[in-house]
Amino acid sequence: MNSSPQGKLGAADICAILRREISKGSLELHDRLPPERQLADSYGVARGTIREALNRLEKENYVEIRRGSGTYVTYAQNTSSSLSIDHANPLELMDARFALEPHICRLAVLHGRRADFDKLEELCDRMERNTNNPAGFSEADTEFHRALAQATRNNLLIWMIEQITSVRGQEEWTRMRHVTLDGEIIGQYNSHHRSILNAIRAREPERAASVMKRHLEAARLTLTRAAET
Amino acid sequence: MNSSPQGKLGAADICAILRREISKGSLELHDRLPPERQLADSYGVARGTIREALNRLEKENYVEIRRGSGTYVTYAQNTSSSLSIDHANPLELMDARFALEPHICRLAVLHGRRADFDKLEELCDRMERNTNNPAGFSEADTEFHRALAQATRNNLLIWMIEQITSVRGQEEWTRMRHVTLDGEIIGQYNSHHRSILNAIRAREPERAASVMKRHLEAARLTLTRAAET
DNA sequence: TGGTTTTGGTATATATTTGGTTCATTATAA
DNA sequence: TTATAATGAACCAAATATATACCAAAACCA
Repeated sequence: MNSSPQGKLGAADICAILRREISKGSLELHDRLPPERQLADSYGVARGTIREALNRLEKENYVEIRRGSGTYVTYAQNTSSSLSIDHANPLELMDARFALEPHICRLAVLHGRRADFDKLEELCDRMERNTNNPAGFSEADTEFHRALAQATRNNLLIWMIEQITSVRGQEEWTRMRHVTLDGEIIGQYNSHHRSILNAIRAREPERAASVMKRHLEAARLTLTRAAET
Repeated sequence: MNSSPQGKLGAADICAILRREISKGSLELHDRLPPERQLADSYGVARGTIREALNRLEKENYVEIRRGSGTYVTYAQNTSSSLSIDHANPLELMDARFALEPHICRLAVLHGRRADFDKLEELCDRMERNTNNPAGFSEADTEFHRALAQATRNNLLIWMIEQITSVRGQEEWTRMRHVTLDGEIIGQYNSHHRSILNAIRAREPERAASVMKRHLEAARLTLTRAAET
């Protein structure tokens, strides 16, 4: 319907054609498109029209135009979650947690209810009982951070934390963790978790956030240490 | 063709037909509709009827009519993303941005490269040129925040911002925005964006983050004001 | 290395396309 | 009847398309 049967093609039509070629995969990432003059010829339009279309696609991040070289596909056909998220490395993951979790603490203070805090308390207990059992601790720890997100009552944030905890790289991460997770470090983490919970119960958002930051810094440290091994 | 032979079509019918074409996906985002005269011809109605229908669709944010150019689809049919993210309300969304974007500013300082900053600069220019054009500003604004995420070189964060903006792009959000986006507010936002970029260029992560916080506070204010209307 | 070719970038003048507007007329329903 | 909607035609203004020529960066090749 869109492409008029007899009508001439315009920049918008060229755009639509190429966009679909890329989305469908006939043009893959890093492929080079034919030269502008050749495209113009094969679609029966002026070169200016092609240029207009390519410039629009560049704005949409479908292609990258390189003077003297050519036009290249930059669009990762993906669009859906898995691709970019699964390849996240542990350090990227830590940065994302640095962004999310301190603020989650603040929001937990504002929106959390008794039941949420009780659940956090229960998880703290569980972690402390597992001071000498890295696997058990790790599981409870993950639950703790998830419960923290749930205390915000913000579905978007809950969902993001779930995504983070379900990343494949996380497996690698937890494995690394087990290498360094001895009783001392677990004890340290436990005290962090308690402090966070106390700050939240005391309705002190900034203190909760800053303890969380300290906690993440410690976690990052053990992570980089493990990576050096 | 697809109409009942006896009943004549009115503007409301044309409206419904096109709306369905867009929802169904045969007309995708950024596609250009056939010219009014051609639509009139193919549906067997007068051009005025088509114009009436298109104007209504524009009010519903399904299309954008550009004089001298054509009529373009602006409605993004939701492809993937899980359920919870689609039902996120604007305030949840703001909280998520409050968590992510200030820290993204910090990371942009640490990991961003010249090309990233130049792109941000270009987008600032574009926004300033659109001070009196809410639609144009809005588009550049979204691009700005996406480019900021890209400057972090953190795929996880980039992906999260994409998810957020894909929610933003839809439904009520943009409608609410257009209500409150006047020249004054756009001017204010532009100055925020400049400050953020300057702080990043000056390699001052904390200043960048705090300006971003102020920016988001301002944005939340206009949002709640719009909600009260 | 250095010259040649290819490729995108820019400029200009002209013609065409496209939405915006108006108005007199016709058709239909309340 | 009146009020509303659709029609069809003409004209306007903005944006786009065409055709051509030349420039500059990158790639290529002897």
